Amino acid sequence: MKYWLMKSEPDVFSIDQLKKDSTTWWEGVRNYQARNFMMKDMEVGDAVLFYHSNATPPGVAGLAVISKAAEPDQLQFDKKSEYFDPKATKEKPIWYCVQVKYADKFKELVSLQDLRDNDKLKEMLVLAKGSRLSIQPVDKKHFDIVKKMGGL
DNA sequence: GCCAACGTTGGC
DNA sequence: GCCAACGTTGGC
Repeated sequence: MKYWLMKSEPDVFSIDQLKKDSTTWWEGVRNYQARNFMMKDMEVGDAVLFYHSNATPPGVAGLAVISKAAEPDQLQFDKKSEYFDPKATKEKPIWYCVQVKYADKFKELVSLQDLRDNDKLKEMLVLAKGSRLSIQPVDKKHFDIVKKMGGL
């Protein structure tokens, strides 16, 4: 079992929305590195830190679980979607997404600053300068610390 | 295959 | 709204 951090803008899709919906397909990822993590490395049951980006403040809002393995992202075929990709076909899809299931909401957001302030988390990718990858692997030891910081 | 120009992400 | 860092595109 592996551990991940997945970024979402709460204005677009928040942890509260995930709690309400229970599950969601992680559509709209248009970055190859992030896609490859979903296609090749994620497995059902993997644990996810649900991160609110472009938020005030940004930070980890709760936990989720990978509930279904990667399937073609339907939005790449939808001409009306901002995620439409003219190069993709049903026979040869380009973009894939996994299904994510709600697990827990932190009592309090663990802010980006909180993560920075913790010496033990120094090596987390999300803290690296210029890190904008929206899906990142996380070490178990880091995952456990953040979970504890979130009161779970 | 190089690399300049452009677009996007995301913290501040 | 700004802008640094990064990814992608396209001309050559």
